[in-house]
Amino acid sequence: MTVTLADVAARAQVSPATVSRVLNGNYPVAASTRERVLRAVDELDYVLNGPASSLAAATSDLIGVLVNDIADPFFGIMAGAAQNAIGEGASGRAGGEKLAVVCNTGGSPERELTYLTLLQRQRAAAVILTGGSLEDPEHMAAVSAKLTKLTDAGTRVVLCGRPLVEGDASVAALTFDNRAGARRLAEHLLSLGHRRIGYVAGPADRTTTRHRLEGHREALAAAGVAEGPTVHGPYDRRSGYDATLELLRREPSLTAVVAANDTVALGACAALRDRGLRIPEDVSVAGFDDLPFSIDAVPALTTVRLPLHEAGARAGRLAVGTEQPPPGGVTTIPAELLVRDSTARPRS
Amino acid sequence: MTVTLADVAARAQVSPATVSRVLNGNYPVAASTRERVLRAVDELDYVLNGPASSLAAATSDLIGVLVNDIADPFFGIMAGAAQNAIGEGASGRAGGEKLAVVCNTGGSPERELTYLTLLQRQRAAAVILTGGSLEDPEHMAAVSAKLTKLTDAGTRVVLCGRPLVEGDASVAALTFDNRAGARRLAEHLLSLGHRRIGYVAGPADRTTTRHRLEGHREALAAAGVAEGPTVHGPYDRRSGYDATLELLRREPSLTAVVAANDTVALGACAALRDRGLRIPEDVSVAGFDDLPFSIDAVPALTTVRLPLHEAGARAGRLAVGTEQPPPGGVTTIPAELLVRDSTARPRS
DNA sequence: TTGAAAGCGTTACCAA
DNA sequence: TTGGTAACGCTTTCAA
Repeated sequence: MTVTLADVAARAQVSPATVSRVLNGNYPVAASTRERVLRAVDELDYVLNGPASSLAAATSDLIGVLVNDIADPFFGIMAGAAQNAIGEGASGRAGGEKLAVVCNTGGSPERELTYLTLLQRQRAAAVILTGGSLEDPEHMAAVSAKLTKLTDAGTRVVLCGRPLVEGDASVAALTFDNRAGARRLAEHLLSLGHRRIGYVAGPADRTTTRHRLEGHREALAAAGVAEGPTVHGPYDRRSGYDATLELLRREPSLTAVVAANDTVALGACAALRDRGLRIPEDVSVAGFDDLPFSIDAVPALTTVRLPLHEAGARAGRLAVGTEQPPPGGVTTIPAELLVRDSTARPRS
Repeated sequence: MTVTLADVAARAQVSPATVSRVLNGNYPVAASTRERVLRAVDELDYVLNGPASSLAAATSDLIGVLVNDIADPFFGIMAGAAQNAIGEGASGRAGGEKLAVVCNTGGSPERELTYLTLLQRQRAAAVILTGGSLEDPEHMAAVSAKLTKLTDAGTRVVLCGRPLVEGDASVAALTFDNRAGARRLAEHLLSLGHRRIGYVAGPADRTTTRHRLEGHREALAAAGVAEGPTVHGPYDRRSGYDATLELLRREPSLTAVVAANDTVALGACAALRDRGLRIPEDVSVAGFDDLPFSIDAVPALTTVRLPLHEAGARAGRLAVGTEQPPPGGVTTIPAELLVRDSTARPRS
């Protein structure tokens, strides 16, 4: 029924071993032989059996990319960048393609672990975890244990935008300086004269939420400005909408709102519009992340631009490169402030 | 080094066959034995070897979801819905988890085929193709051939929002009525009094682009209204922005713009704002797809709401259900008009 | 209800 | 440079 490597070997009049070598291209094969094999492959329309190959080689060409929310363009950009990097890394000898797949955890710790197990089961070549993690000791320990097992089994692990787990020396990490980003964001608003700033934070138990909030408070404290109201919620649009209304209810005289990320910022803007407030004439809005579309969607948005494309690309490269082992160190990308709201100003 | 099924068997004092039966749960095993095995699995922290399992069983638990643009929330929603459906379908006996993975083709025909091959190589349990397809005969034939091979090999194939390929009876399809949706969209604008309507279309060679454009023209023709200017471009935000500026350049007196999808609509709105035009006071904007965020982002947006959540869910179910074979028929979901712009009106 | 053993399709080592 | 041939770890008849 299904064409196997042996069939190809028979047709090309060579041994299965030779066919394998041609297909993997990691072994010297005479040009004429290679051509004969390739022709047979083509004529028979042969497709390698992945599971068999993985079993024998004790590794697969699967690369898992875990994201918290696949409907959030933030993760879409990260995942896309990682896939591109992986794809270009593989371009070269045929058959060397990796299968970059994104797994949507939905922010659920259980699903995160489930996916990690599933990828472990598949003997994935690499796993890239993106986005902040739940700050629950138990869950972090569980994840850490899983990652250790993965690295022990030869799977490369890359943390992208998520803090390095203690004691995982064999894991490569790429982190964003959320604290500094938040600080500069607040400093920017302060320099514009804002004194009452509301803050729409992410979920209370996420690392990104805490770090950004800390940076925000540092800046306020340094300037001797009292902290404005803060509301927590999921990293989604609706949460931004609701939280902003709540902020305005608590303190109608706010002149600026900081959003936990751009998706949240979109919701915040919608809420302000629905309240009849103009941006940035009435209220300034500032958000994290580099979401191209939202910068345009809300022209006056102040955003801390994190070079995510590069981040994703590097994460992918770390994961794929088989020549070099993952550095096992932490690379921190400094947040870069992008000012788009020259007109933003506090209400006088 | 790594724990195998044999280790578990030894520890539980049973044969490997029994362990396998316990793990797969598809065979009668004495309660006491099962418990003993499960304990051994736990104590040894055993994780099934996916490739070995797939090789022996000639099938894997991988489900591929192909999307055109992972950074577009439209596909994020689809993929998420499919994953949810797959996840809930699997909940039950342990170990029965499917690995739902999304593959980003970036709209590239080559990458689409590459991913299809990669999934074929993995002996994927199912493949879900989402979004419109390239209308190139050669490419369609290639995809069709690949799909046939996949189904022959036992992989379930589901087309979601993409037209059924000729002669693929074993493929399940779920299509959106793009033509009717576009027609009703235009009818809606016409009923509001608009007579000069610009159209920002998708890429010229996509099925969705053509079908939507055809519906649009049908409505105009039926009403005896002359067609306005049309500009083609990719299904992204920037394209919507640029195309809208071009439309206005060609015909400054437009009173409404139809966008190929919501992402494009966001770009269109941005362009109108940058031109100093107000929505919908100066220009009405209408877009396809059901992107929750954009409905809020552009309060006056008229959108044809396609029940994608349900679509994705059903697609997932079709793909996973092992009890029932895929219907092999076409299910068309009627477009449902959602009017959100009671204030939209043509300039007088 | 359980065990024994024959594959499943590749890879990689050892010879030639 | 090529061939022969054990693994690789699991599933699945066939018997018991």
